[in-house]
Amino acid sequence: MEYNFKEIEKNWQKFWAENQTFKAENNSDKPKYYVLDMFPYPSGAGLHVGHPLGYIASDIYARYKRHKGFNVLHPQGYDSFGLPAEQYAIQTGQHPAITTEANIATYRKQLDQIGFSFDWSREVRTSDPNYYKWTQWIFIQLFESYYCKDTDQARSITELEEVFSIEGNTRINAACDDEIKIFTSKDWKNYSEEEKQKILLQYRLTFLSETEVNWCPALGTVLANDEIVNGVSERGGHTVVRKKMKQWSMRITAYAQRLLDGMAKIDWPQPLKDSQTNWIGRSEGAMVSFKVMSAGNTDNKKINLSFKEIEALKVKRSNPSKAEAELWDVLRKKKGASKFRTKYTIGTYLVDFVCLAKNTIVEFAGKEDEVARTDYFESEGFSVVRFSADEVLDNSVAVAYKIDNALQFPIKPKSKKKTKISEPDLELKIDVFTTRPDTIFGVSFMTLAPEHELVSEITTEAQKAAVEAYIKKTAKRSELERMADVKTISGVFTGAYALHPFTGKKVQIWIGDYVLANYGTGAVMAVPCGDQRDYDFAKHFNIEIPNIFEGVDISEEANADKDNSKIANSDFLNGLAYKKAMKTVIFEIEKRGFGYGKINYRLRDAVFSRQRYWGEPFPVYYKNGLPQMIDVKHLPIVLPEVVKYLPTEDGKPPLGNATTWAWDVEKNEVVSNDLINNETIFPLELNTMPGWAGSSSYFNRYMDSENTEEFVSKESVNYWQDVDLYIGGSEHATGHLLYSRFWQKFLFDKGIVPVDEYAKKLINQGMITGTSAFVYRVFGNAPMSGTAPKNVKAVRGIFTSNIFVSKEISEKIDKGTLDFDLETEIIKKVNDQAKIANKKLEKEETKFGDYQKIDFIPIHSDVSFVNSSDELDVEAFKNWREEYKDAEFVLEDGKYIVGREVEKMSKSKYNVVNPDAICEEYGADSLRLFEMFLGPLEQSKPWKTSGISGVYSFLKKLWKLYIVNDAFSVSDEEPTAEELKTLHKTIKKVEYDIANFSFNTSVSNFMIAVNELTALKCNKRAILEPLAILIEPYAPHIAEELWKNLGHSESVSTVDFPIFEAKYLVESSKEYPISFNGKMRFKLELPMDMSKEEIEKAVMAHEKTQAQLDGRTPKQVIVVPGKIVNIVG
RNA sequence: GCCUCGAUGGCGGAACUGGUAGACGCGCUGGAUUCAAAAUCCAGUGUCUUAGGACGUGCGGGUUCGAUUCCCGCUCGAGGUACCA
Repeated sequence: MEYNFKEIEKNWQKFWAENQTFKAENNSDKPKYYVLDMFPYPSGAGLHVGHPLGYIASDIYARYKRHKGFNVLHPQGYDSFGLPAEQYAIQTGQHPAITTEANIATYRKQLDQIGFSFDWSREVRTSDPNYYKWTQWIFIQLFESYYCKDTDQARSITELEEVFSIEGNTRINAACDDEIKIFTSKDWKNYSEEEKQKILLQYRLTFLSETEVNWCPALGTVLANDEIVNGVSERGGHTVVRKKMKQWSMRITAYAQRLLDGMAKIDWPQPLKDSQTNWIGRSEGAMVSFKVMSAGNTDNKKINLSFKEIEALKVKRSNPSKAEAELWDVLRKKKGASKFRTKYTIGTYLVDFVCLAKNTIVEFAGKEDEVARTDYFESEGFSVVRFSADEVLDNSVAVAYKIDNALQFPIKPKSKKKTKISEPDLELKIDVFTTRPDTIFGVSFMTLAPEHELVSEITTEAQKAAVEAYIKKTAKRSELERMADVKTISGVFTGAYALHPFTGKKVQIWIGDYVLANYGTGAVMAVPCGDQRDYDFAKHFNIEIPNIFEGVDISEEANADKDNSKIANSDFLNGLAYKKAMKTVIFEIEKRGFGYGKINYRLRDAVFSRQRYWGEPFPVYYKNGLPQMIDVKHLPIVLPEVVKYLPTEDGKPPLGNATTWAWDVEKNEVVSNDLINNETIFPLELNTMPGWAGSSSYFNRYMDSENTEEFVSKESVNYWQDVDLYIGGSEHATGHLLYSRFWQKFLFDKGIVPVDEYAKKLINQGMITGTSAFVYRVFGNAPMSGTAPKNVKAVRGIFTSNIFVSKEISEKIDKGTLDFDLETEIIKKVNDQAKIANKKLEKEETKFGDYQKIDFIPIHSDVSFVNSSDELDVEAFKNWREEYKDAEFVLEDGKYIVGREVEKMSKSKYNVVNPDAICEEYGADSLRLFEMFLGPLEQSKPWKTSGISGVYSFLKKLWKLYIVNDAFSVSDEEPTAEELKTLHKTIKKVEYDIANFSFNTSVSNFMIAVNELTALKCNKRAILEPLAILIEPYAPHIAEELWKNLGHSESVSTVDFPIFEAKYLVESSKEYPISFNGKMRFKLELPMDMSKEEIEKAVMAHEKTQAQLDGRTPKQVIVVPGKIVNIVG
């Protein structure tokens, strides 16, 4: 009775499908466990061996958890919107839905034949209207929300409207656009509906904004950064320009801090967390204003406290009185716009506490100059609340209440703008954000982006020409070029000076294109001694480089080590280390009022519009150019049919080709564009959503995927909660995995999901690399001079021949060690081909010459033409493509040997191996075991099928254990101690390995177990029955078949996992390694219950010990009972 | 540049918490079976060697009775990221 995997696997796959063996219930007494794979994009190429790697791992885990009594949710689906199908549609006219459907069918077939325990009843496809209905629904939820920074959560936009109608937006602390107009409740009430909508749009979590994009006119589309190589499009090499476009954005920046904080509670790989942290890019620093020196005006009005006063302040701040401490306790907890600062200067007065955003001062009563203070504060628009020390100490609750009241209803501040405008000096200011305010005394110049708005205002007459020329030059360079060019140092002095806010020194203002207008404030304070880029700039233009580091030599380069250097030449910062200096200087900056400490995030709001066809349509129509949401009860808004999938001729997205794409607000349906009247029928949005839209919350939808009434029901989501184990590639680190965390937090805020992190544990499976094959194509190089045929003006320098040389020959050409005769022969062939090629050329075309040198270029060959000895099937290669039909091969020893290199497995490298052939030849169980056996799950590893025979013969050996005389048979005899030991050793190891995702070692251990049981000739049910269960997660088909043959009628998949019993592993003796100075020299078997002393005695008495010692007396003998003996001396 | 991960036989890899380096598999060598092959089974397989041993986990140090494992300093490779001020 042979192990017939074909029949076994086919039968069980059918059984599982028919019996819905792996369907998960949404309510169960069992504890839940949710195992998820990152769902695949169904490409036309089908699955390759890299895909199943993660799926097999998660399947093993899911199956193991079923044996451990869990109700396991293990779903699968397709991320089926995407570019390749659209590209294919553009080329062939085939509707992407049709190609996608066909690709999914292939994927499904391939997945099924590997025997995964997916619950297919929950399958989702992001391109299915029944699914994207919910993607549209979430979009609407985002639109209907704003982010409240005071409560740190998303809230309904209607709440915001209420606030606006009560008090305007002066005090609202919400995430919003940068440029917000301040208005009062009265203003709000007077605004038209349209104006109100425009304002609300600036607060919504998804909003329209002008975004700069990489526009490729030739392709009529926007490109991602990585689609651009060297300033041109990767596909086609077309020019790319920066273009402003009105697009949907998602206010992910509102969640920056929570996305950072959330990482503490999830068990995700550190490198992945690091790249998210990096992406969010939190930096602490300060915003500092530098006043621009107007001609002839050097007097800067800053408040100068004496050094003594400052010191006194610091002391006071660190030793507050009891009442002060109490009050500060009340105030310090206030966050966001209600944040209070202590010991702050307003004008020339030092106040106890101030909330700057709400213009409220809290002070202790009884100060000498109270009246004057109040006058001044109120004139500056502050309201003042005073308490006596007793009041605070007696009843801090009442005090807190009073303060809250004051914050809520401040006296109407005199418009700040007014005061500013009335100020006599219309001084210009340059704001910079710096992460190193501690080095501010090292500032010797400033650099503005050439586009900076102040450049034209501050440039002096003398410098005007130079500056204008430079701006013109810069305008020609794309931002990408500017970023890529690190070496060129360029810039121009504007002739203007800023005033150093601390020292009052004149600081030159330059412009330079290394400063980008879009980053930060578009200006930097340059500290050449502490920043290499500034250093190079200063050196290049001969600008002073003051040193503000204690004992650091900066004659050659800037000081890069911030942690180990102390500040010098910096007034009150002298002698301080980095962290202390940071705190001190921010305190000073705030106190003196020319800046404030600020936390900056690199994270930008996520652009959510794509000018594509094959994506989710927005549930949005436009009324007077303003976006309107379609009521959720009319969802889904289904993707319209179009005649072609390209952008329209006037540059609109592909949906602009749709003729039935207008919204009728009366009938509530999509109608013909001809009917648009902008009264009841309006145009619909033409963009579609990006790839990450459909994948940002699919894990929640799996919990209740058949629900047509809700995104996910409360019962389901409360039962399943979150993903317990999520497996997928690390390439999604900052795309899918960051955006989906953002959506989850949003859904959590809205009470739709119960947890704000959706995956407790995440594992990145490593990439499977392919082994590419290279052939070496010869080209003729450097034609002989003077050989141009008559009447030919010029000769082409290079001729690409159709001659391919074997690997070794290519190496010899490279080294110049090629045999002279062979070289002459190849050169002759090349020239013969060149002559033939010349005949085909038009007369006036440049001709190929007579070449005297040859060189080669490696070209990828399809790996399927190459056998295991790297020998190329030349006929197959010739038939591969038309251009190789007449290829000639120069062989070595009668063979054409290809070069091999390990690279990422990719269709374009022709090194893709798909799992079908392996399933065919060895079966799914072999494939599953083999992929796990390759090595640790997380590591990337090359795909080589050479080891597959090992796991295949293992399965055959396993099968044989259950066979006696060519028939299935097991004995009911009692197992021996040795057999039980093998079994329990294996149970222990396998459980340990699964817990640690170390699947490669469990496969090894199965092999060891089977080898041992074979040696013991074990055929006992008591051993073989548990063994079948143990192996089921890894090789489910054979396990089911064995289980059935053992006499069971039910599937093995939910049978209890065998229980490990330590008693079978207890040993009575131990083979001690006896080492001398840490090196093992021989082994000695001794009873386990021997004491330390007895062991030492026995070892010392041994003849080999004496031989090793050779008469010496050991200095020390280390005995670790049960482990080792080490003799030193 | 910065961040992260890694480096062990011919190859993939193993080694619990510092305790026998190279498990398991591939490949290779020899043998059995066979007319032969496939399949299967048995034995061997880190390097050097004077056959007793000696040396060996990228390199150089350190801690320790003992280091692939811990610490310090490098080298090389992979992935991510970037004039982010």
